Amino acid sequence: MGNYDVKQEVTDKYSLRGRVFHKLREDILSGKYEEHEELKEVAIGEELGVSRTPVREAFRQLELEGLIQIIPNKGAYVTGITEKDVKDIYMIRSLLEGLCARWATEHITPEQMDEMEENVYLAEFHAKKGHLEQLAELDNRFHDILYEACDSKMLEHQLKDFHQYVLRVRKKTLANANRGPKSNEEHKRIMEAIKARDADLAENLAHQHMINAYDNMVKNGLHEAYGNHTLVTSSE
Amino acid sequence: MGNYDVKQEVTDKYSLRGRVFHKLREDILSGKYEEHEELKEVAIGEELGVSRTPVREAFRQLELEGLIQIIPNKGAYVTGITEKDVKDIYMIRSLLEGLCARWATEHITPEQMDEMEENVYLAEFHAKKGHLEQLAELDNRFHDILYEACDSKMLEHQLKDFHQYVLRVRKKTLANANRGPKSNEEHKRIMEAIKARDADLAENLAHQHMINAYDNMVKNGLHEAYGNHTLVTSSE
DNA sequence: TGCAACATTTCTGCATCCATATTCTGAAAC
DNA sequence: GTTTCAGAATATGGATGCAGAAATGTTGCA
Repeated sequence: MGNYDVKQEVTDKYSLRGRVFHKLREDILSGKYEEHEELKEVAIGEELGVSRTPVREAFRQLELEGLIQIIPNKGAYVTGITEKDVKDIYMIRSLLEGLCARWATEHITPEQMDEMEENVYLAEFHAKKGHLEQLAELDNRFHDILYEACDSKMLEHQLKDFHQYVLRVRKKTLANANRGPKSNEEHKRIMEAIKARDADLAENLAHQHMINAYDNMVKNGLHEAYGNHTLVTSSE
Repeated sequence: MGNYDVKQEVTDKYSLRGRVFHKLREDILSGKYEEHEELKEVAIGEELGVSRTPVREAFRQLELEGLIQIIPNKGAYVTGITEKDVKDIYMIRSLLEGLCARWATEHITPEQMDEMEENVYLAEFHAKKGHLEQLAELDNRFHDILYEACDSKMLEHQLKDFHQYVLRVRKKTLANANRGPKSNEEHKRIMEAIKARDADLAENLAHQHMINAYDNMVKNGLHEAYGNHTLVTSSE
């Protein structure tokens, strides 16, 4: 629950603290650090060529994001995410994505509608061609458009947070060649519902879309994907 | 999204940073600082008798909680919450409280069930006696029990975050003598649904409970409650 | 009088230093 | 051989110093 805006991104880019924060988040999400691994201020500082100060501040932020856990006078540890946590997050997200789709139906701008349509048709093209990389990228973008279209900075921020969070376990999901196209078909139906101004339908579809994404992830082996940190390709 | 646990509370209590963090949050939520007011590191530090370091770290955390906004090389400003933000939060919460009630129905322990029942009947007593203070306290506690009973640390943390957040605007809501008892009646029905293991009903009731709370708040004048910082008494 | 360039002040960002809590190590005692 | 306790090593928590960016104030010129 925080307010993102342009200024914030400027900070992140040009301040040491911001860079450290993003670097660490990226590393944790990508699996560079093992779960429960201890992060030491000096070590990280030296690695990034900065002093302890920005590292410490970044730690506080990462703690609040739930990515690390700080034990007083002891150290910072990468938090573990259990399979139940993942499931819970998806269930929560499914509700919020539904709400987001409803609000998007009510508030989407013509420009956003256009971009969403374009996204879906472009994805359809890449799906046929088997371009998984682009498909994953478009999938991410679809959801971002949806978040922006709901016209609620509170909900948008919540969903973006979750999106970030689950990246840790959402590995090789869309790499599965079946899910990508199927996911896009669902996007298409959501898009059409929004275009038809059918908020109830859009909500239901978006809701189900997340549940399907989760089910697919479980079927494809949450166990393997979770823990051993393979290459990330994807989204939803 | 962060992981709360016992250790964390220890930190907050005994470290300077934790104390500064909580003091500032309390002050912002209670309205000691105006919206968009600038918070200066040295001033706060001197006021609390600490150096800039813990203040700065507290700032970073407050920023992620969305309570302040930090502009690089400029300063920290108390963020404004619009009426739309409040409405959005309540809508989001209503969904999540519903989900929470559903999960609580499935996972509540006998001890938690007992405490919930006790809470409701005790509140009934205070409602008859017109003890608004205790009623508000019990109202808060009811929700905390529900959060704990859902047996999901992700959802529990989300809801506690929101709960904190809306404290800023949820002033004198339950001070309204009508809402307190009415709220408790709703709690009672939620409790009974959980006891009867009717998850669907519990979800619906909890969902509606939040919507009612919001409607009541709006009827009682969100406008006045919001912005001029009157005494806080209450909950939901 | 208005404006622009410059100087001053103020505050943040980061580095460094000191204090303290925890952990590790090793020697002595049983 | 095991346990225990003391001291060293190490890491974090907090304070302070310094450089630089932004805001403010001032002066000089049109």
